[in-house]
Amino acid sequence: MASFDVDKIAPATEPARALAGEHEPCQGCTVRHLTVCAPLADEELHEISQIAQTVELSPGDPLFDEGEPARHVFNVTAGTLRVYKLLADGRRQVIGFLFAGDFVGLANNETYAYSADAVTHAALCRFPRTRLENLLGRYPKLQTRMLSVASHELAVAQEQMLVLGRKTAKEKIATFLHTLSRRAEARGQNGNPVHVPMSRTDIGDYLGLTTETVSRTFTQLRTRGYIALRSGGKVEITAPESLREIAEGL
Amino acid sequence: MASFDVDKIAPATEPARALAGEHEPCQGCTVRHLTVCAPLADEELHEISQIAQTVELSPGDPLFDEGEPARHVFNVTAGTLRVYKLLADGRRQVIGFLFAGDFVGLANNETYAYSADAVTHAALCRFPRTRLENLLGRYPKLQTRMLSVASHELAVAQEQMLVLGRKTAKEKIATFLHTLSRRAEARGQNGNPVHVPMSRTDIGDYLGLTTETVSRTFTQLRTRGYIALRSGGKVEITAPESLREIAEGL
DNA sequence: CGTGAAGTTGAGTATGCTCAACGGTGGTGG
DNA sequence: CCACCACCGTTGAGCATACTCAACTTCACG
Repeated sequence: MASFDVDKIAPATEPARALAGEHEPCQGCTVRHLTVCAPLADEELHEISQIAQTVELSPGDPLFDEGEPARHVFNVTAGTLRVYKLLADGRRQVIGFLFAGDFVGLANNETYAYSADAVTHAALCRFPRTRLENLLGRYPKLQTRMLSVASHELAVAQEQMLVLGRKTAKEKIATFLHTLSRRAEARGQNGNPVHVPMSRTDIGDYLGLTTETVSRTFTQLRTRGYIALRSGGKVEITAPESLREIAEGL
Repeated sequence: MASFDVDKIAPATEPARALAGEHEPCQGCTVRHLTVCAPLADEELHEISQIAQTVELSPGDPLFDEGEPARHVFNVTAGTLRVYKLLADGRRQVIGFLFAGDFVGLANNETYAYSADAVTHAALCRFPRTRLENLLGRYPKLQTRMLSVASHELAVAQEQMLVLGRKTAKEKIATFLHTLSRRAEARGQNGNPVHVPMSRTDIGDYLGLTTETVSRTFTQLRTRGYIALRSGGKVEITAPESLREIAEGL
């Protein structure tokens, strides 16, 4: 994971600070194989480099807010983001967490349908939407990849509906930890112990639970020997197979 | 709404019966403007006609099951379908309901990630996946449309996460009726009274509630004057603005 | 009409929420 | 350097929303 220079953190009035593009930022991109950019050839990568800018965020910094004109799309290159929707009275539903390689900002309207902000220090690669759409027209491989990313996200969202609508608190937390572990492995990180950078409140708002219930359920899973809480927000899954069975409702 | 000849209903062993393609079935398609086929020119429509087949389903007939090889994609031309996922012990989460114009079967794996079956008599237009993907490569407009459909579905799924995770039973039912009404209008049907063809159990499995709670909540909305239950599964929304406010959590 | 499925209503309960207190921890400033 | 403070996490007690189990009604279809 990259480290961040705190001096570069943007003030509140300009939360998503775009750094000047390097000469060929995309050529050296360490997470390219995970992103929508994966299928691009050198020539095409050069072109996409021209329209890419880097954005860095501090914990809590907004990337964009629901309802805002959707001018950019992003690739996460480091850190953790949270994507969420709000009700008028402040109830929050976290739609998902984003890690290195994840794509964000796909909107079918002219405005974002959700808000996104930083959980940890994070870095993203930013593309103006209109210019990327122009590239999509010329690079069918990129469009195919976008469709693939969108259908994958759709499948993930549908799986989460099953979690939210039909699983118990215990099953929800077990599913969450299992999925987080699998995603860490998919991007080449350690899946066990798994890094859990978000707060109990974030997890609750993701799973349709309160912080108290999340905390109690962690405790329950811990005292029953399925997991162990390590320092630095790490969770060791001590009985992976049993945890998976709980997650599946068995 | 089209009526269906019960004699054409497929037996249990061949639930999704494909009828012989007509000469130019797509030319006369009454819901084309709603579907992924909307942007196609006559020439292209002719070509997609060649690979299209018609499927008719009786209430309860499966279209496909989760885990089955994803050989086809479909456009709904008439009737109502339900799409759902199951847990091992039988708990069911309905992912969505499909009406005329809706697209179904997008899969990023080789298998379907959910099951789909008929709520009412229904008709669909079926395309072999590999042959449609071939067309996608040659008709960028079609691919763009597919991406647009996928991002729209993603936005709908994310909205449903908010419903499942953070709304009360009353808000869920109000949201459900409001959305159903809007969708009916979007395909040129009457949004009020709105046709509600699915059972209380289906609605419960869609909203993360039991049938009893769905029934009680309908009664509550009825006695308080927000809705009236009409014959033939129609619901009249007697106080649309108030219902919308309940749906928004106000 | 008879029958079975779907819907409604009631009574009691449990899962997860609310309100509250307390402990740990990391950041900040005296 | 350490004391303070705010935030996060944990735990407890009581409660409410929605669930379970059950009976009864309505409706569609023979």
